[in-house]
Amino acid sequence: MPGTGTQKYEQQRQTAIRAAASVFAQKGFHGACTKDIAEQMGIKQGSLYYYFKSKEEALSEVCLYGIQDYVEHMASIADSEQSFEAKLIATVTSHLSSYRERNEALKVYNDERLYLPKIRRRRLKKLGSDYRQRLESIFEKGKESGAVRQSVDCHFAAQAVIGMCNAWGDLIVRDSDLDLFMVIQKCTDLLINGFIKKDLTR
Amino acid sequence: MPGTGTQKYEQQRQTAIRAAASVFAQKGFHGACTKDIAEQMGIKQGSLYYYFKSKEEALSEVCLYGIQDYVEHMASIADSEQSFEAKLIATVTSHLSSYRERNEALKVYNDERLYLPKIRRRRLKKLGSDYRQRLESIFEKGKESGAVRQSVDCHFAAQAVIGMCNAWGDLIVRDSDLDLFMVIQKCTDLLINGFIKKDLTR
Amino acid sequence: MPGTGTQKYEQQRQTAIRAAASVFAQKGFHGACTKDIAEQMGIKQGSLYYYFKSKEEALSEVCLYGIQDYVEHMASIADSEQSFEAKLIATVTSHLSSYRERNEALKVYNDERLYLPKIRRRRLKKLGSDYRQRLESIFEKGKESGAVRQSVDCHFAAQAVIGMCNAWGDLIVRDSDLDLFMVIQKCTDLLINGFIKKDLTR
Amino acid sequence: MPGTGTQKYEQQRQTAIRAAASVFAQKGFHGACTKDIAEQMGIKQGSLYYYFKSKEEALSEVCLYGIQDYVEHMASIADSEQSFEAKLIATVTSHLSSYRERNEALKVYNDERLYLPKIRRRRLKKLGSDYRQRLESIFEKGKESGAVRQSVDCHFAAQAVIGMCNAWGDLIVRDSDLDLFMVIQKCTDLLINGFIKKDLTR
DNA sequence: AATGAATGAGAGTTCATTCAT
DNA sequence: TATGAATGAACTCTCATTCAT
Repeated sequence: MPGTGTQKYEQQRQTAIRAAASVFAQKGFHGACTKDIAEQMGIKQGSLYYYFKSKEEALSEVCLYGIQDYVEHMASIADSEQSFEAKLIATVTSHLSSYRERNEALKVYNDERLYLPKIRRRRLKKLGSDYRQRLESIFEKGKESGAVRQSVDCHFAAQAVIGMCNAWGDLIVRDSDLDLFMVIQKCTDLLINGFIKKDLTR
Repeated sequence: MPGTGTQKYEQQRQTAIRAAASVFAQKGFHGACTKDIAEQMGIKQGSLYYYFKSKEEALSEVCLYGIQDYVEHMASIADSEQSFEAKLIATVTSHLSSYRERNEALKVYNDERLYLPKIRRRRLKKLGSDYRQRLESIFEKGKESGAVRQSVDCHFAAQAVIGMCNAWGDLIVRDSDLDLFMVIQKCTDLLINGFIKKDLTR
Repeated sequence: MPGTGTQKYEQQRQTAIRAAASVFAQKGFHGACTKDIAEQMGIKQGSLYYYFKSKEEALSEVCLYGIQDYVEHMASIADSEQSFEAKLIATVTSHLSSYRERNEALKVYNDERLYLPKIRRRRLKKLGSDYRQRLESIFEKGKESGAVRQSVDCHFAAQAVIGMCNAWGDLIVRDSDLDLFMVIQKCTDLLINGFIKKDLTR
Repeated sequence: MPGTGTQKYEQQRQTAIRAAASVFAQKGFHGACTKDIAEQMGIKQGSLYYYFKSKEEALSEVCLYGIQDYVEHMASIADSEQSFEAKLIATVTSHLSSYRERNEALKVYNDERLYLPKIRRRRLKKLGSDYRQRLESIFEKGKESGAVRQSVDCHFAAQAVIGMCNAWGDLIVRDSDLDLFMVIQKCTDLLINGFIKKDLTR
């Protein structure tokens, strides 16, 4: 409400969001304090409230920032005309890459969003379930096209992909030496082939 | 200071650990307060310190309680003489069942253990990597026996199994209506077969 | 909620209410700080919250304490079988004496109660209008008995008595040297006779 | 610093004073914030300091504005050549009308002036006691002329008139539907005649 | 074995005020 | 004449922790 959308204001607000993301990711929402966030961006504690009405709003903004364009990305993947396998690879790539780029914000979305009051969570919830549904529909089309086994439960499958990506995302954020592309490749391999060798001679 | 090992004392301490687990799981370590824990077990805030020297110690105990015998369980699985598939199923079953039994404690271990100071985390870390190593060795033996594809990275595989189990564990704890056995079955199916239909005619 | 109604607890709570009354009376609700209140009763700031859930609750309690038994007193005056004049004197005496006894609490009720949120004000409002209505009924009976002039508007009269008593109450609280009985006597004289000399010879 | 007497400046300063009066009246000095005042006059918080050196100065100006010409008005009443009754009516009329016109400023003077430091209060105090003394002298002349009963204490009487007017003033400000002229008439009737019926036949 | 009472440190938040622009 | 941005002090409130009883 304060800055009339000045350039400087919006710019600083972005800085604030990223600073908050970083601090929340490291210490958790309740473990973090606004002073840390302020210091991270080089202003004093009180000044933070020029950009956020409350610590909670900060969390809310961070979460939104964390998933927003990765949800959008999913939309374009789901709508594209590729094979199931290509879409799955694209999804995993997009999901895990987000962890490297948006870095801490996505982690915060995963780990801390539940601390937001229901009202604040609504928009996030919508985005989250959009994402899952789009992923589900990819699996459904995969079954139709014969690429995916008929016994696969699409809802379960979507959840599983998301779950695994998030688990690896955590590791990626925590250990910046991890080779992102290797993780992507191995994850998709697992999802596509499983671990077991198929006996193709019989 | 404590009633050194009275039966009642040890009994109450267990209650305290479970109460702490429940509260930490719901509100996170920093979001929870000792009063909540005390109330959960029907005593007053101050009395809690008869069972824990500090809130931190409570977290430590909860984490330990959360993984302890699920790690032990893994040991017996790894040492057993079963096929790779059987071991994998046993692992997933054990891991996910733990979430139902020990319930919140395991979730707390996963989500909150990082808030412990390093010294307190040592024992936990050891247990955790024991677990992962045993799981890795299962995969290695699987490769030797020809059950697992040669291209599989055992370290990655173990991490992936753990990650997926934890992701589902979270959902299991949050939604007590989820059918545990269905989840177990679908997870193992995914891990074994992947999602893709193999063309066995060629 | 904390003390189970222990004697010590209730006693300290009374001390707290009186301390709050004193501080609010002097600095106003918003101008006062909880530290002042705590210091006044010889405890530390944080400890105050053992007795009040919030500063607002403190104000609420002070207001209640301020009028409670002066409203009750009014009930017994209104129900008594005295002449109008006697009742009026009793009312003024009770009202102004309250300022000396309950001292600051009544002043706080008058000056600060409007800062309470509506929900908290309900009970107070009820008590306040009970008081006014009882006073009105005294005037009505006075008119019936012929003691009070027919042209007097009872609602207005009650309001006026209350207003004047409060105005003097303020002065009484501020200046402890003021002779209470003189004020009472002069107020009732004014209310009964007005300032004008009646020409009784015509 | 100020635009020393530009027309626009003086005009805006008046607006500022009235805005401050309005906000202080509603929320009290300590409960109000400079942002509220600024918003009320359609400027931004920081800009307020172009018109006031401090919040305290704002209060000071509001108080002055609140009583200034109502005190002057009293001077002309006291000096006029009317009967006691006429002067009393004029006083009450002037006092209560001020509440309608200057509205919140007078209320602020009454309720908040004590929060000013002594130095700032000096001028106000002088004006206030001028007012009371003039009113006292009206009563004294009333006694000399035989209009007022000899038993009346002039100091007390002045205080009582002021107190009652302020009490009603509060109600007038709070409830804008109140009929001002009715209140004036009933107040003067009370002050002149009291509530009691005089038995003129004996 | 448990509690009531207190504490002190620290948190989030508000706000009067300043100042370059 | 007015604003955007920032500050720092103060304030309310929470909470882990202690200890006499």
